Amino acid sequence: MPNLDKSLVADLPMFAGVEPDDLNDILREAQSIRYQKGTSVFQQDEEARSFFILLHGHLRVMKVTPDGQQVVVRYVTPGEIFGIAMAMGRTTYPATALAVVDSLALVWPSAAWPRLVAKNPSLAVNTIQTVGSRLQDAHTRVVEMSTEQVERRVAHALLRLAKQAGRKGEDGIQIDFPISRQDVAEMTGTTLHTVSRILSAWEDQGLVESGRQRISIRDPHKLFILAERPSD
Amino acid sequence: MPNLDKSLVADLPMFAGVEPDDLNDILREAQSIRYQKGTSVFQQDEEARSFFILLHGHLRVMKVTPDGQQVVVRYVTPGEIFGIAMAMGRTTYPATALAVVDSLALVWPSAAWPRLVAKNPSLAVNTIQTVGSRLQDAHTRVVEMSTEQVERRVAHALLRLAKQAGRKGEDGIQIDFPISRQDVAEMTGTTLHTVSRILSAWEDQGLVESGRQRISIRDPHKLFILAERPSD
DNA sequence: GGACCTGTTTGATCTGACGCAAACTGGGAG
DNA sequence: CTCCCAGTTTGCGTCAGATCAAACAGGTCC
Repeated sequence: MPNLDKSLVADLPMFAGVEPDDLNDILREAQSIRYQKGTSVFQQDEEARSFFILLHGHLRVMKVTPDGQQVVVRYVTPGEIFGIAMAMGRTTYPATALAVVDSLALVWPSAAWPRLVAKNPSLAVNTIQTVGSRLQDAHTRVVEMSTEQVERRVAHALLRLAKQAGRKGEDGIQIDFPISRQDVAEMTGTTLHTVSRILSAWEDQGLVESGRQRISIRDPHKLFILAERPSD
Repeated sequence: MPNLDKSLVADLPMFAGVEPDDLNDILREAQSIRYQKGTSVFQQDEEARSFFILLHGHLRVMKVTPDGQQVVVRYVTPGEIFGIAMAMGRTTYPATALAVVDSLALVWPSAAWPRLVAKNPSLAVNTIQTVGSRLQDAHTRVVEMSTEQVERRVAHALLRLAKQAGRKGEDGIQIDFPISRQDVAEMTGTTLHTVSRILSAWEDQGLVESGRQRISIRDPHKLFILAERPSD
């Protein structure tokens, strides 16, 4: 991998506590691969041959039900490790990862994982924290789905997207990858129709400004109130 | 801790790959504590002073929303590690754990965790797998909540309960701790009224047999069909 | 054995969100 | 410049499931 990446990678939480020399050894084993917009990094149920760190771009991770419905599990942001099915004791990927913009990732063979961890226990500790915080997120989402109604869930989803992938423009925070109504629906367990209606209403109130595969939040504070306030 | 527990504990997945001598050291640091039915092991947002392995009994882990609604995150079954907030990089527990029957757990101070893991890297590896499989479960639940309707979700919940805590009787599989309609509702994101109606209907069809805080599944196969079949 | 409490059942009504259908539009391809 | 298509908007009927309300029953305590 090119040298300029190393300085970026060295500061990632995943490599906290890893000695620079060891980090070099680890990085030497990786190759960097580009994924064009719309191509998949891996597919659900496919054998988990590799694990990854995203360097640049954005991925949508999604699960498909037996009857073909899709659910967006999360979006991967640069710096995150993903596809660590093998570390979790699986032999196949539990979901599909799709590049929503041109993306670049470091790729290791899954088989290297046990050796890297044995040599570098910090990796295991950091991985527990990563997986742990994803578990928290998932539980938060379960609670949301159980207790909140659709408008509130969409508000939360947008705020989360803004936090992870928000690009500040003059007129609010823009989500800096293409995202459709359908995508938001699949994040919140509703339909694109309902999302469209909600966004239209918010647009009228000056809360958001959106169009084709594009959403920007004009008034994050008001949206936050809407997301948190017990309905009144 | 009493000797008789050691043989049981040695076979737990959490201690796979740990040398017997090291395991003894680990267990020496634990105390075993009993929790009476109805008492809490720890509370949401409380400082995470300890982590645990359940030896006997059943715990309900739940989250409470700001406006007081409860959601059951999972039930803890003997052999499971729980309350490992600290390993996941948190300082407080993200949920409340309540003994639903008289229970017994091994308890370590959270502060011991880093040392135990440093001495015993297998612990970290096993923890990743444990947390990883909980993450899978949580995602499965998100997908369920997003795509399936209530009856199906309740069916899945019951089958999961039967698997984890089913006691085979002559007339089917009985869930071997007290569980109310309200509890099932909080597991599936619905109301106790709806759960009651569904169970009544199933009772008429001879699928289940239930009463006050008690559910047994008479025909697991039919229930499974109901849970999996695309509605028809 | 009766009172009482907690959990359960069942009915009636209401509504948020879905499903269907159709029209609309921005932006890329040729 | 125009065509075309994927993504979006909007109206309308419907229904699963929530909410409101009330009666009911199994256990436990005295």
